[in-house]
Amino acid sequence: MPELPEIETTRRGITPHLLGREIAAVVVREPRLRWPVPPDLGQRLGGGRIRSLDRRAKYLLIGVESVSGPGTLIVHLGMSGSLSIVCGEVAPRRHDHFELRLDDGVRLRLNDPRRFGSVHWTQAAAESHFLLRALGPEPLGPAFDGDYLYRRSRGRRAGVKSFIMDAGVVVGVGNIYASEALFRAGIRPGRPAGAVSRARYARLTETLRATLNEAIELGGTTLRDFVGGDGRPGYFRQSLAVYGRGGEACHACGASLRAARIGQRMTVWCPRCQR
DNA sequence: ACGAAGCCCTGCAAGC
DNA sequence: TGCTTGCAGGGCTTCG
Repeated sequence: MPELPEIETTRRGITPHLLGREIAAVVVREPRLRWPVPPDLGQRLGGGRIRSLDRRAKYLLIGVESVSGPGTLIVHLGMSGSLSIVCGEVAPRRHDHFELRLDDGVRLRLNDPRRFGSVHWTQAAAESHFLLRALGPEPLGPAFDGDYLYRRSRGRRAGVKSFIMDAGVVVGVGNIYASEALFRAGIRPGRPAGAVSRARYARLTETLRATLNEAIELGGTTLRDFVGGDGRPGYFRQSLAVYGRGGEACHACGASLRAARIGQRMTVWCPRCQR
């Protein structure tokens, strides 16, 4: 489900419901996520106050002033996870694994059928957590530009799509937006990353930023059941030029879009527009 | 260091 | 209708 725009949409949607509230209780219905949910989360978080909601890569960082000091709840939605705001007593649905109950009766629910998501709690600096430590720069941040991508890509023979989906290079770029940004930049996804020029990387950073920003503006991409924290679906799906359109006509030139696996992930591109 | 493959898990659609 | 198969928005881990 979620790439960076979907996480950001979720963060913006749930923030007004959480900020400043006290955590009354924690419910863990299914601890077997990508990593086991800590069994003592209830004791650690109970009575704590939510101070901040941030995002790093595809991780949601919930800053909590807990009874034993400040810490961060690190939530990842994996492939199929979603967070929703529930008011009062609402029967849990299948795959509702985790829940924060707030002092005003509102609940934050994590639903994740495939259980690739995770919940961690750390009282150390979040950026030093083992999940976040080795991450590359944010694509919408100042450290990300064409020169950076050009430098990092020298000598790399894997496809440029796999390269920009490598979280050690740049974070938050998943299968949808990698495909879309490469289409907009006119770069063939299978081209070796080390064989892309500096000028074309400059162009790619622009299209990546634009694609991600547009998707955030539209509330993300709803493919099956994604809804932002406010319950509304994302409308970026109508803007997809190549993702999920293998065999169909390119909107720009009419050529038949090609589809193939690159680095295990289905990839679609226009054989005429992308070189 | 890099890159490819395996694996974690459920749901859904397509094909027989 | 019911079964099997393959694929899905991610990413850590292992192996060469």
